Order: sequence, then C-alpha cells, then structure tokens
Amino acid sequence: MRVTIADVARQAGVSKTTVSRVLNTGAEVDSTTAARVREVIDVLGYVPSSGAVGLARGSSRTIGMLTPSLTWPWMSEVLQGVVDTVEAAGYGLLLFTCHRGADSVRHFAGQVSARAFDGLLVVEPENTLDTITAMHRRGLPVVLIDDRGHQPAFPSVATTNRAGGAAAAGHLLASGRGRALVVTGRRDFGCVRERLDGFREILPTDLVAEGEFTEQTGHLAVRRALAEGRDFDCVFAHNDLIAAGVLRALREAGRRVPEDVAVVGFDDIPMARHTEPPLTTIRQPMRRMGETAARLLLAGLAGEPIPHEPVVLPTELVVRRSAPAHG
Amino acid sequence: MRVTIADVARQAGVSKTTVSRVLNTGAEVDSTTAARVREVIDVLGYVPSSGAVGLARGSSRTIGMLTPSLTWPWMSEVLQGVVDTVEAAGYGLLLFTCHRGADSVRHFAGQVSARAFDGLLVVEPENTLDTITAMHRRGLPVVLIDDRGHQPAFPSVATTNRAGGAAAAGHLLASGRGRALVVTGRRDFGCVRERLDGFREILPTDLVAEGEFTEQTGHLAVRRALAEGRDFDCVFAHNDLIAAGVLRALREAGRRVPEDVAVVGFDDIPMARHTEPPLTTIRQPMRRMGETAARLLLAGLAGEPIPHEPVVLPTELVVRRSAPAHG
DNA sequence: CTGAAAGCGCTTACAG
DNA sequence: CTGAAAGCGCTTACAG
Repeated sequence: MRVTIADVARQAGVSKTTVSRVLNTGAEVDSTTAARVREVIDVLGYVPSSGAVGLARGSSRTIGMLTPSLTWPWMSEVLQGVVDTVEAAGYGLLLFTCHRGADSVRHFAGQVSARAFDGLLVVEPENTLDTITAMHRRGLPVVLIDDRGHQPAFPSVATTNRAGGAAAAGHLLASGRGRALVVTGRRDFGCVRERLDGFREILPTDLVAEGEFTEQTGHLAVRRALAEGRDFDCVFAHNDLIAAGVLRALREAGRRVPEDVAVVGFDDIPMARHTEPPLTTIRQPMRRMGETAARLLLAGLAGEPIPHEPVVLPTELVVRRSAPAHG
Repeated sequence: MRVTIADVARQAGVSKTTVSRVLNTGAEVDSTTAARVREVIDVLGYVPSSGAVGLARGSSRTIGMLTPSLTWPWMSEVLQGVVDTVEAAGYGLLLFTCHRGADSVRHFAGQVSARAFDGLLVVEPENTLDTITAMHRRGLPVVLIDDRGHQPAFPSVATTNRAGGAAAAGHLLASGRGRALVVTGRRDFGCVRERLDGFREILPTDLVAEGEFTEQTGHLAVRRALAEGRDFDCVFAHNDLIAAGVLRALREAGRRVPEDVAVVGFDDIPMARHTEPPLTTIRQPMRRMGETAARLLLAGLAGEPIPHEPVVLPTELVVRRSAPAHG
C-alpha cells in the first residue's frame, strides 16, 4: 500500500496541512512539531506523489524536450547536458521526437495540451517551428537549441558560426594554405551563410559546393572539383560528416592529407578523432548549449526574466592531423 | 484559461461522467449524445489533463528509462528504439541518468517513490542493480536492456554474444586467417566471456588481452603483442572502440590492414564505417533491443504476461574492408 | 443510457 | 503556530 500524506499526519498526530507545510515552506511550523513530522516521514519512507502535487499546484516539475532524431551525431551531447541540468534542479525530463512524422507531432501536441510538462526545449524544429511558435504565444515557455541559425521569435541558445568559419580560415591561412574549396550544407540555414561569410572574410574563394550535411555531399563535391580540374590546397567542410566524405574522396584520388590538401570540419563529433587522419575541426559546445538552454528554461519557470536575444556560445578550433598548425 | 471536463459537460448539457465515458470507454453511451459531446470537445479543443487522469487512475501513462550515460556510442540507437515504441503506444518517456553519481541516483529513486512513471527500462545498471532489483520486488515493472550479459532477476532483452563471437571466428577462418589475437573488455561481464567462448570454439587461441571497452585498450594490447613478438594475422576486438585502437596501433607499426592483419570489431557503432579501413564488425541490434524492451514493458503494463527468461536478439556480421570476405 | 457523489493525494487560502 | 475545508481535474462504483 502506498504511504500518503494522511498516513504521515495520523502517525504524527497533526493535520495534513501541517505535514504539507513541513514538506514545502519549512517556515511557520513549530520546530518540535516539524522534527516529529520529519521523523515519521523518514520512518514511513513517505514521498509525495508527483501526480497529486502537480495537480494541486498546477505544475508538473517536468520539462519536455523535442528533437527530430536522437541519432544525429551530436544529439547525445546536447541531451546529456540537458538531462544533467534538469535533474540537478529536481525536475524530470520528458523526451519526444518527430521521428515518426505526423503521428509523432500529434502525440507531442497532445502532451502539450495535456499539460504534461511546464516548459519545452526544442532542437531543430524543421517543419514544426510554426507550431512551436504558436505554443509559445499561448504561454508555453520555450527555449530553442539553435545550431542551425533559425533565430526564432522566442529565447534560444546559439553558437558563433561566423567566428567559427573565420577561425577555420585563419588556421588554414596561418599554415600556408591559400586556395580553398568550401563544402556547405543547405544555404537556407542561417548557420551555413554565417560559416561561409566568416570564412571568406579571411580567406576569399569562389570554389563553393552546396549540398546536405552528409558524407555523400562531401565525397561528391571533392570528386566533382577534381574532375573539373579545380585547384585547391585546403577544404573547409561545413560539418564533420561532410569532412569524412571529403577525406574519403581525397584518399580515393590519391591526394595526401594534409600534405596535398588540408581539411577542416565543423562540430567535433565523436567520429572526428577516429578518421584517418584525425580531423581538425571547429568544435561546437553542444553539451554546454544543452546545459545553457535548460538553465534558461528553468530560470524562466522560476519567474526570473530570461533574455530574448539568442545566448551565443563560442566555438573552438580543435587541431588534429588533417590540418596541422604548420604545413 | 484551461478547458476542463466541466466546461465540456456544461456546453454539451451532460454530466462530467458522460464526457468521461465518451472519452474512455466509448461504449454505454447513446450515440447521439456521444456525437454531441465529441463535437463540443472538438470545438473547445479539450484535452484531458494528464496529471488529473493519472491521479484518478493511479497510473501515469509514462515509462521511465535509466541509463548510465547518454553519450555511449550505441546509446542513441537504443534510445531511439525506445522512444519510437513508447510514443506510438501513447505513453510518455521520462529520462534519467546516473551520470552525476549518487545525486543522480537519489533523484531517480525519489521519482520512483513519487510514482512518476508506471514502469522502468534500464541499461547497464552498474552499481544500481541491487536497487533496481529491490524496486522490482516491491512491484515496479522493470525490463533490462542487457548488452553486457548481466542476466538479472527480472525480464531482459539480450543479444547472441556467443554466436556473434563464433561468427567473427568463422568469417576470419573462411578468409584464410588462423592465428588470432583477441582483445576483450572486462572479464566479469557475461558478454565478454560469451564472445570469447564463441570465438575460441571456432578458432582456438591463447593470445587474449583483457582490458576495458576503450580505444586505449585496443591500442595498448596491439603494441604490447607486437613488442613481445607475438605472431597473429587477425584481431577480434570485443567492441568497435577497441577495434579503432587496434587499427591505430597497426598503422603506427606499419602493418597493413587487412593484408597483414584482418580486424573484426563488435557493435557496429556509427564510427565503424568511417575508420580506415572501414571496420568489419558484429552488429548488435541496439535499436531493436530498445524497441523490444519497450514493447515487453508496455505489454506487462497492459496486464499481458511477459517472459521471465531473457529475450535474445540475433547479432549480424557486417563485412567491410578491415576483414573482407576473401583474403 | 445517465448522473450525483466519493475519491485519487496533494496545496492553499481562510479562520482561529 | 495549527487545522478544517475547498479545490486541482479527472474516474468510477453505485443507483436509477
């Protein structure tokens, strides 16, 4: 049988009100009474039912998180940062994906309407940005983990894409490279434009191949550039998957990395240290983005004001063998 | 203002009881009445509060999942399988980790006592197996995703470790290899003993290096074996991280893969297709293990009997260049 | 087929 | 400092 607040009250010879006060405010209760109540709570091993507390208080001490897919290479880091922060605050984390398409979205929307959580963290909302924006307008606290430069109409955490692109260019330039091929993700992402602009400001180039954020894109872009006889001594790939494809194509073509062509990626996913050669890349602080977003949301739930401009976290150059410091 | 069941009842000119019946059983209600109620529900956009339903019914339609860390290479696949299955059943997924140590465990235990979820999925319980077992005995439905051969006292989903080891040996043997080095994880894991036994049954060897499931272990084991002048023409690494370390050590020593030494890993994590050369490995069906575990748990919650023996899913040989079919 | 009432386990004015 | 009572939004015997 479940132990309830009524059991505690009876055992301690007080009212449920008093037990509740000991549990929550702590104040306004005689210290002797409080001690006795705490003792009984301990002995019975009483823990308030989260459902009942939620119903009475109108909040669930739970936050929701919506992601398109959990298997994207850097998603685990984001999620770990979120979970750590949310747990440390005593909140629960309810996880949702858009992975099964419309059905997923319906399930998610239902949980929102059912008030299953107090606030929402979102990653890459793709086709749901409008829905999310509407939910936010209707009062749901929302924070976006914005690795793609969506710049939504609600609080978000982003990263220094422009500075990251510039850092890649600066590194290549400093190591003596001058003729760059850039392989990007889809141009309609803000992050792609920013990374490209930042790069070209330091190391101008017209050799730009647009594609998806995939290994195939990188492979194809390099094959094509080589077939067309393009002249380049370095590649800036807009993420590490693209970079992996670039490395493969260069290897197949007999170009040595980094001797003939230096390669820089973006993200620093776990794979980056295991490619051959290991990948120099611009690290996105995914775990810290998750932590920061969670902290913002929790602050908002606690009634603190949260910034409406994006909170921007710095990227960081990670040097490995695909583009060493000298040479 | 939140729309409640009372609002619907008033608008439809019926009692809350009737609305509830339309919502849940569907039966025992006059079809005209039911239609009217549904209409009102639609118009008002009414969705029952999950908290209130949970309290009244004594269950939350939510399942919990506890993992040590979310950043392990194959964890995303497990999680995706779980989320898909749980969502499709209309349940929510509450995620917990042991990532922050004792504090995490306390938070988790609190949520269990608070009846925040109806059933629990666990991955690799390390130091919490006793706690979990106790919770299961007290009535919490639990299913373990058992990739390590823990064989707990409650339902679990495992994989064919022994057959996987045998498949690795068979593949190497068939491609003409005969002198094997095996690099394992910790011997106290059931999966390690099984993989080793399965392998040696087909391809006997005394060259076995025990370590952790890490890149360093693989690197060190090969360096040591080479330094000691051991003679081997193939390596069976007990997971893909170890295999990555093996590849690196072989490359550093100037041994060609697969010409001089063929390498087979275990798991098929995303990285496996990006090593140089890409890794032949024994694939563990992590996503299906997640799906299966979730399905078992949901079946249990629905009152269906669930098997007490482990449900065992087959591994699968994935051939890539580090150990091709011929040669 | 339908509804009034009790109950799920808490919190929170309100009164003392 | 403490408690009786109402209320959070549902479900579910029970009675008709």
